[in-house]
Amino acid sequence: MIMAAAAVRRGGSEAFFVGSQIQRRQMKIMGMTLLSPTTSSPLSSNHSNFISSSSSSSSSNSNSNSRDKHKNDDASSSFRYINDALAFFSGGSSISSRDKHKNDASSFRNIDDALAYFNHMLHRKPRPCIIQFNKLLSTIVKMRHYHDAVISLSKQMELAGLSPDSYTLHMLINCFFQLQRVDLGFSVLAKIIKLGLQLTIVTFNTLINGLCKAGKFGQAVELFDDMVARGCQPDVHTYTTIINGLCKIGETAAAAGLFKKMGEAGCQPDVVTYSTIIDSLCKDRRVNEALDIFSYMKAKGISPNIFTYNSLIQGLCNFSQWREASAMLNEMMSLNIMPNVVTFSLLINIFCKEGNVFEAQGVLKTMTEMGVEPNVVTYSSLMNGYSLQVEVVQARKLFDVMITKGCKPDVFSYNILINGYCKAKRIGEAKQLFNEMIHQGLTPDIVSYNTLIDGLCQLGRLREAHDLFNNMLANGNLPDLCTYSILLDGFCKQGYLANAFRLFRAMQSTYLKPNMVMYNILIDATCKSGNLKEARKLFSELFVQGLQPNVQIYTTIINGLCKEGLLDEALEAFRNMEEDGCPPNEFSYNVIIRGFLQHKDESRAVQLIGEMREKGFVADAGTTA
DNA sequence: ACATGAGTCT
Repeated sequence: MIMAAAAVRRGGSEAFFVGSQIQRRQMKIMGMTLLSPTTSSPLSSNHSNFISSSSSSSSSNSNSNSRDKHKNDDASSSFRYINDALAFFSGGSSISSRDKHKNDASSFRNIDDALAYFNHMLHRKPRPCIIQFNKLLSTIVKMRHYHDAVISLSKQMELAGLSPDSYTLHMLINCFFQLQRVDLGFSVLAKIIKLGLQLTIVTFNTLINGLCKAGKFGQAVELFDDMVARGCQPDVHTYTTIINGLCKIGETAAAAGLFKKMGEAGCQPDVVTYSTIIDSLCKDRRVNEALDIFSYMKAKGISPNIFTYNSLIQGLCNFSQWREASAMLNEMMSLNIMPNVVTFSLLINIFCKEGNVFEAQGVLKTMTEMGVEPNVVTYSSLMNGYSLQVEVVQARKLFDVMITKGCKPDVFSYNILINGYCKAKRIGEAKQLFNEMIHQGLTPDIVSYNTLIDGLCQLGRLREAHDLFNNMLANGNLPDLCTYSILLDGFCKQGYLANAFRLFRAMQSTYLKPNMVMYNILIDATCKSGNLKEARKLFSELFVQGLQPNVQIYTTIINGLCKEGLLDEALEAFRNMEEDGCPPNEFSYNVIIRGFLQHKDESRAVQLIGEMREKGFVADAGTTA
């Protein structure tokens, strides 16, 4: 009965290219050509429908995506495929040695070397031309984190009587936008005009990109329309930049629309456009559609690059499709595109999230052998792996190794380590790191606060958690949904349900809308307090808020029903999960089986255990015991 | 113009 409301179905998610009949027919033809042995990857079959406009096929597509999330490989061999793929190549020569030191401007080991070289150039007689300076500045821009340095260098250049050209000024616009100084970015535009330099498509593209990066997407679109109105034709960069912006704010349908439009305007999408869309689809959990676009672009004669492959490898890994991910890796390497630091880092991250730090260490070793230098992301990912395993000592060791290797920890690295100490219940050291990071000139962000607040809540130190919450507000950080969830859970776990509900209602009067995690916390708490009536009320409230129950919510409710001995209703809810688009996971099975066992209904428990094994799920200790 | 890492719930 409680599930009646759940019959409200999620509308089928829109296929990427809505209403594009012509493209659909093309795709079918391409699909067949791609099956030829030379061009086919093991991945190119069975991913139809991405360009379909029919709602039935698109909704079945999105469902099949979520079904695919089931582990399709034996857990222990999950990572073997990928490591095998890497091992095949790691025996050979190292990747980067031959590409290093291509030209002297890009061979600086760090910012200090670059700055020293700048001074050398500035005082050399005769002075090198602006192009030489531009080269150096663009190298510094690529180092990231030094945009302010570029700005100050350009000032020095001007003071020394060296006039900037368009390239210099575009770079400056970039730097200002990176520093979120939109106003100063536009002041450079004024300067371009004052100097009488041409406003080119590059100028517009630079500004549009900068606005997107600074989160001013509305203004970016305005400028886009403005340049069209001025008779300046957008090029593939312009379109791709806007498409990327749309993807990043979750407007995938609009991105698809623009993609179609650019084709109609005679501007052909290139590898960057396709990679942008593929990445967005992967992040949207629409991997099958991403694979379709991947086939489609290849059929169009556009060669995927390292970005394309990295996005797809990550997308496939997130669906536990290890075999397919390693096939992708192999395909990439067979095209002589070698994995880079991003590829390795994402693999390490995925392995760590799966709880397999050992394999992740292996990847670090492999990449080092292949001559790819780990970066702060690589180290942080592995640190996170240790943290999640409550091996904070190992995480700390790696943190120190990273520093020794000249790799500066950033806010992410600190947050990860703080979380490691919190999970290990070593809150003192966590606080210490929090202070250390400030001392290092880094600013704690909302995640830093949330992590520490959660650490305190987990220890039942709600008073201190609340103090930190206030501290956070005082430092100008607005609480987000996560903050509230953490506090909500803290209250609930300590039995302060009334406080939890008060906080929940208070939050609803802010700009924040409650999400599934919060309902899950509250439903769980009310069930555990024996108030099933209130839990049902919350469950129906969820729909009013426009939310769709997910696996966790179902599992929580099933758990609650089992606790009350309402086994038939629990099973009914369990059976409804599949058709409601969130098939039960390992956790759900364990919960319901435990319920049946606790109420001595062994025959139904045994049946479910069989079913669970069939799906490749593992019964946990509490279930089998 | 495109790709990697952190925090909440069963």
